[in-house]
Amino acid sequence: MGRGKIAIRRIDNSTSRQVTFSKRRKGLIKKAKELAILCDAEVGVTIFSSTGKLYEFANTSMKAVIERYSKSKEQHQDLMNPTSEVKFWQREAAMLRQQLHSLQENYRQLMGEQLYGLSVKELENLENQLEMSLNCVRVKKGQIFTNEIQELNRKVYGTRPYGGNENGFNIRFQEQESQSRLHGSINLQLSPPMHHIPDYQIPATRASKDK
Amino acid sequence: MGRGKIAIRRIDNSTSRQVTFSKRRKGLIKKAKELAILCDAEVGVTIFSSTGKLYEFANTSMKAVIERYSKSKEQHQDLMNPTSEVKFWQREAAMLRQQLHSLQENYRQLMGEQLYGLSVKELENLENQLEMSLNCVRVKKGQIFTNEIQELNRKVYGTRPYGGNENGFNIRFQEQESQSRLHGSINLQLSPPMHHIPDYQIPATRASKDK
DNA sequence: ATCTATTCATAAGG
DNA sequence: TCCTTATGAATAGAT
Repeated sequence: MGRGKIAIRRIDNSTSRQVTFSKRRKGLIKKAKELAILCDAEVGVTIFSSTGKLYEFANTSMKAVIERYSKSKEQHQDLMNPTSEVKFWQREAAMLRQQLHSLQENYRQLMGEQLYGLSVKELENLENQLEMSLNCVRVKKGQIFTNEIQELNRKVYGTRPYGGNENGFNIRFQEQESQSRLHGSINLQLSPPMHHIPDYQIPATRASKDK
Repeated sequence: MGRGKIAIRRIDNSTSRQVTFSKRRKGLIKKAKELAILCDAEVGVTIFSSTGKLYEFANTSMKAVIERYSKSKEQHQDLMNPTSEVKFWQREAAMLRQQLHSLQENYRQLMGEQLYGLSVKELENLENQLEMSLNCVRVKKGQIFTNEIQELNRKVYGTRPYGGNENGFNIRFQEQESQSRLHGSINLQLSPPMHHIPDYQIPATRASKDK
């Protein structure tokens, strides 16, 4: 629905992801309201944005919904005594650490490191993936050049779209920066650093460099 | 939407109320799924029909959603018991989540995704890194081939190190596997799915995977 | 459950 | 964020 169809996968562009999030969140909550009214149901909707912000709807109250849910599931006993809360967060950390571990392994392989132990087939898959990535990057760069050229031509020749030079691949970029940005930017710590924890509050913070 | 518009009020006829409930419940959950995927959000939907039957959706798990919801509310009210251990693990999780996020962003770029917004210089750095990776992978593959050839030669010609064919690059591998191993193996969930957490102890563990 | 005429939601673009 | 518009989706009513 819209000027075009979109595939249901994570939206890369953070701005349009934000816009879509606002629109669809509103839409979802509207639908939830209508369902509750039309069909006399009790409905609760909880949404955490990728930045950790909470949005909610409940035609009765979220507390009521959660209590009814818990009763329905017969697991309202251990809703957070201090011991189980510690356990919860320990598991949370363990799980995140595992995800990090696994992602890091794949990441290193994409960086051409830690290739020991891979089979030929795995190496070939990796090779194919890297070639595809490279292609994407080059296409993207080409797009930027082409756009810049068109922009320049437009400025020089007025609004004529294709004056003189039709693409920018002959332009030489003089900038040099030997260190890859990918090398310096990540500083992983997989172990629990019981000390020196940065002052970082969980919710209401942006979870990534997006935005 | 349909053969006619209906007012948003309780549907009197119980049959059509039931029918509408089924249709709209399905629609709501579909939308919730899409929101979660498109916008990288954690979404929970709880629905009790007028007859008391429970329907639910959560992209992570309802338990995780409820617990995160409760945390979110507690912090707002500052009713949290200053149990420092809980705070510690919350921070730990937050920090890990951040690392995961940051790593994930770089990972996606290495996969040729999420290139929007990168400068030409950044794209070129990425391109160089990918070329270096590709080179490493190819060298590694070449080593494996060479080793295999030497092994074969050794078997055929005894211990003579360089018989007939001196390298293996003419050998064709027939194996095909269209899906990259990198695609299937990672299943990131940035929010806590309380289910199926492998038994993984946290402290007193190796400080990092680097041994 | 299936069909289809309508209305609705929303993607893209200011 | 809000407005506009073209288009694909959801769904009301009928079968």
